[in-house]
Amino acid sequence: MAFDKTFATGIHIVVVLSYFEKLATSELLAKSVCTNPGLIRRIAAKLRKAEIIKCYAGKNGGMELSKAPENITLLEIYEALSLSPVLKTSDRDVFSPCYISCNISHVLSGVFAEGEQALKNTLADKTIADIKNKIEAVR
Amino acid sequence: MAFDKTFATGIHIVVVLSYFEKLATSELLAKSVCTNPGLIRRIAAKLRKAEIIKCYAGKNGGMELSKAPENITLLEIYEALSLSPVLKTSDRDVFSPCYISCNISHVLSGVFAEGEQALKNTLADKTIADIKNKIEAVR
DNA sequence: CTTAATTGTTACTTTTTAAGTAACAATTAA
DNA sequence: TTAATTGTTACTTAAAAAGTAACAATTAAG
Repeated sequence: MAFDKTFATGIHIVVVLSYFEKLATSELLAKSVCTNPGLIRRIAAKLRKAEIIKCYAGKNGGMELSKAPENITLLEIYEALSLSPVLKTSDRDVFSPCYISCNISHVLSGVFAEGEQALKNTLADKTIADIKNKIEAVR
Repeated sequence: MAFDKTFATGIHIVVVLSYFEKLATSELLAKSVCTNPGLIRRIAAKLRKAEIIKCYAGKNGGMELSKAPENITLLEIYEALSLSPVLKTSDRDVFSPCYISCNISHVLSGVFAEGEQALKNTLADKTIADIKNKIEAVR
């Protein structure tokens, strides 16, 4: 669908898990997120590889956080989901007689990386506990 | 194609124009960008509405900058192209029995807006003159 | 040991959006 | 009057995320 709700969905999953004492199933998470269990499990697989959550297969299985909400930053989740950079240089051909065409991609990569880093810095400042507090505040 | 080269392409157009003494046609710009004149004109229309460039129809027509490269920031171009926010909240339904589901979108909007602002701040710091200097440096 | 419930993973389809493309009216210079 | 250009629209194509379904592997419990 080319809209990229993945990051928001990943955060949603982690927040729901932070409210659970016990294991939550992909079925239950899918209810809260309003999607299907398959998508939850696909995203959960990445969170698991980044050691943000733990998943248990089998009867009475499910998922839980691997650490306290205070210790999970949005940046960790962002990185875990290996999202593509928010600003993208073009992948078009280069018009070799034009040195702007030849060099602009490389230059823009650097500039865009700075922007991406600024974005990541704000994400590094926010934890799941912060998100929970904000949710409680508007409750 | 859902990849969003628009911003990079817009910058590319402006940089090429900054090298021209006279008017550049969409035909010429399309060569440097490696795309077709129609796409150039579609993007140019937005740059024109933001008063970054001026366009002249008719024989011997073309495009030029409306101001010096030192006075055009990447943020202006970014805003001119009305790109969608880099971080997006979900547009899925809300599962009303779950207050996380009910409230998380609003909370994330605020957090994501902070990130977007940080990104924009880095773009506000960069002018087309800066980009030209970097291109010259690697030439 | 068998059954049931769960994750892990893959494959396929659908939807959305940017990009590619073409066409043509309007404009303007010569 | 002609030719070259932009402005704009409509249509098609391509790419990527999301939706969906299916099933093997795993595990708990009887």
